[in-house]
Amino acid sequence: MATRAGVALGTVSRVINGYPDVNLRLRERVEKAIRELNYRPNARAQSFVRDASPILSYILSYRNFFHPIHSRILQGVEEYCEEAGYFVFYTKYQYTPGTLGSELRLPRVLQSHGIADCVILAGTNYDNFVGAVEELGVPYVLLANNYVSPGNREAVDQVRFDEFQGAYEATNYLIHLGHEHIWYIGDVALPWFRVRHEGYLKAMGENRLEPCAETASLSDDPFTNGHVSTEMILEKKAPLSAIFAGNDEMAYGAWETLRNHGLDVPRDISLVGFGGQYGPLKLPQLTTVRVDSEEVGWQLAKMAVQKTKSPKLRLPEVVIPTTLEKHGTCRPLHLRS
Amino acid sequence: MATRAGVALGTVSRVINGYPDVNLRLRERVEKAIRELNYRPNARAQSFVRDASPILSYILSYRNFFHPIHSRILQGVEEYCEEAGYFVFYTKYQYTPGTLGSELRLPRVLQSHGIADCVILAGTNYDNFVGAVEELGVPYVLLANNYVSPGNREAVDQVRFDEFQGAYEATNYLIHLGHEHIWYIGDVALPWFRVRHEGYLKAMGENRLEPCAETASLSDDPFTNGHVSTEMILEKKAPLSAIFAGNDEMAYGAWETLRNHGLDVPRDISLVGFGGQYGPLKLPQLTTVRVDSEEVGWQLAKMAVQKTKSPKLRLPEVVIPTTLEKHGTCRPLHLRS
DNA sequence: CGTGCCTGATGAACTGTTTCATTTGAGTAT
DNA sequence: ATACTCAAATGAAACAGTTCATCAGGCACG
Repeated sequence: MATRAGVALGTVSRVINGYPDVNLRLRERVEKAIRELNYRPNARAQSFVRDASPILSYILSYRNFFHPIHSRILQGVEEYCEEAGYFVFYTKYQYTPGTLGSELRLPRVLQSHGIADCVILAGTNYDNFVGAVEELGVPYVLLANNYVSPGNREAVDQVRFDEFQGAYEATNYLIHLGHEHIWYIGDVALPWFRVRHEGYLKAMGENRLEPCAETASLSDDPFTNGHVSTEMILEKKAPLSAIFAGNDEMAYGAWETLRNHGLDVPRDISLVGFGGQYGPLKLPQLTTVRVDSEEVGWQLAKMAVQKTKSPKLRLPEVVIPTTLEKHGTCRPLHLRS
Repeated sequence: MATRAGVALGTVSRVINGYPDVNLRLRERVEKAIRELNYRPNARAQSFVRDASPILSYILSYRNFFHPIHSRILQGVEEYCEEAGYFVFYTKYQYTPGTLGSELRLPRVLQSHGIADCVILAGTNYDNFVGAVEELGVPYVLLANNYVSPGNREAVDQVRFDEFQGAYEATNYLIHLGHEHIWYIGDVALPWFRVRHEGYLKAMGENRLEPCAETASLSDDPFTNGHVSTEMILEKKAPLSAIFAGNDEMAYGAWETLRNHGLDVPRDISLVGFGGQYGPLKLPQLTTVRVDSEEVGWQLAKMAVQKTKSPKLRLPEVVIPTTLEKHGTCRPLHLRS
């Protein structure tokens, strides 16, 4: 209790929380006492009595934090929270998509009530888990890109970056450079690769070019997958002048394979990736579709904070555009204006 | 209050917390009621009345989360916490080393009492901040590598990875390959580069080789610094057969510069980095001193949890060894057994 | 049958803050 | 002088658990 020095009591609360109707003299007296005793309010008692705590939880399913996109999203979340006076927990979470929602062993943040006021579901998520969270009544927002939905959930309370548009633009860019034999690589069994593939297909179709894709399901290591997919393309001896890879890691894998076969990028083959998180660190910079992951995180956090304040509100989906970053791994095949 | 269904009361508490001395019949009755009402304990009330919450806070000073080492450390912290039933907040923090400890605007987690039970101070830290935390009486543990200490603090409650040993081994490796003109690059005004430089100096000294280092203070971008430092070395036209870079980013920068000058790695110049966080993603793999960052995080979290339980305890420093990973960017100059 | 002991259950007290109905006191109008 | 109004301050209640001293009841033993 802070009924010290000054002869006040619950008035201290009003001073701390900056309520009006406090006489200036009293306010000063209380503030002086706070300084002198260097009093820090007990956050536990506050959140208990308020039945609220300024805490979000970032739940990352099936991904690691050192995944370049996810560490940056997390960074964006942190930045918004810092501004808004919120805190953020992060947890990894792993579950089997097949389990019934009610049977899931939920992440610990959800096992008690009142640990976090809103959760951000990121990484790859399935309907059983999202449904279970809904069931619990905990406010949540969703990173929609890797959400493998059966399609019956409304597009609200979620943030998404525009993979389709990014892939479409990247493919169009190659087409405008004069490329016709553009191969897409990426396992379309995975929804994010499928969406990128669809953007690619649209651009190819609109230009009456024949799409050719190496979309086999391979290992978990994207670098190796880029490797192997490219080997498979080369073995086919089909015409090839450009590769659009489903992500940067695959693109780097492809690059290595091309080099091993004596093919130069961009002289012989043009190459485009997807992600753009490596910044200047990757030795050879890649032309790529850049995702502004910090912005994604920032918007997720913003939406989550809104939800803590009015949990019933259904917020419209936020779509973050992607941008094509040109870094010299593509070569024009002929002059076109 | 959970005085529902069953006719119990505070006994519910004993059931939930798994105390002994509860009659089996009663216990079952309570558990049934818990399931039926799907009751989740109120974490806020619990932590309030216990005056403790299983929460650590990871405070990252002067660094970003997408920094490859730090996102992995965070990952290790999360892994330990998951096992131990703790939660972890992460916050970035920025301050000026010159400010008096008592004048610092502390990170928000420290502004109230009881938000986190122990804090992990990571990133680059100075004595004013560490002192201020000490002053507050909040238990803390320190990532010691980037701690710029005036030297008067005891080496307790901290974790460190062995930069000196790593640099020493890397340099020795080059020496054993027959290299004599080994240049170190890295701004020794920064303590971590200085320690690595000292490891380098020791190895050179023990082998009666003349150390030659390009240790200028340059920009904030390590890739560019590797670039520029290497340019400076080449301009000198001094003998050069190997470069040991203070970190991987600089090594990649150096590599690019060498390539621009028509020098091949490892044919003409051998190259070693420090960090080893890029794994298989970096196109050309680098021989480097690998830091097991997850282990660092894991140990930090473990120590932090111990401190929450007995804050007075002074735990001895934990040193994580580094390992030299050989990936073909070094060439033997002559045969030595 | 009385006493002591032990297990298991009880319910009151306590935690630090917010909230809100109530009180105080000064000022103003009658 | 009295009544009324309003701003400012007060203090009690409430929050949902944990803890602990106490109590009830059963059992063994003398």
